[in-house]
Amino acid sequence: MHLDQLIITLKHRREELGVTQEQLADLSGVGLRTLKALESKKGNPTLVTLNKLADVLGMEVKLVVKNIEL
Amino acid sequence: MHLDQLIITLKHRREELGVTQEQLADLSGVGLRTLKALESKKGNPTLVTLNKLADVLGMEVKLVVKNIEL
DNA sequence: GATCTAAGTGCATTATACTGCTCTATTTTT
DNA sequence: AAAAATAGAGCAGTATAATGCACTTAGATC
Repeated sequence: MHLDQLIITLKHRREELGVTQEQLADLSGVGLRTLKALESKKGNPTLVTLNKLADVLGMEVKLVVKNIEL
Repeated sequence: MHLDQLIITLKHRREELGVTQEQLADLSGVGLRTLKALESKKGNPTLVTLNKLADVLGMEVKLVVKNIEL
């Protein structure tokens, strides 16, 4: 999963749930400014920040061995 | 996947492959000091840093919807 | 037990992620 | 098309991730 794609996935999930950036920011404890920048400028969040957002969206960050045969 | 566990997974994978911190640092382009701190003090890496390390170890960072029924 | 190798730590510097505030742009609703 | 809601951007300050260097610790090898 490419990093840009990962951020796009996060954004899509948020929209899917009908949650606004402001709501997600409030619920996750991540600054609204940070979230806005992340979703637009394709930022470089820390693991903690990403996890806070993922939590609220019912998602999780995983680190897995790549599977050659798909 | 809890964040601490994620870091532990990374470390185990490195050891599994018989790669030293120094080798991983060189191969990934991540500073040795950074890697050492990460593996010991349970740091908070950026997504880019984590991805660099994962790449070399044949792993990938994923963001997925949590599965209720396991 | 001395030597070598790999891992962990303290200190200082640099780069940048995080944040709020304000403003603009875009999208949606009425 | 005006109004309201949502998203994006500029600016500036704070916190901290990333880094190198030097030193210490732990384990293995001789």
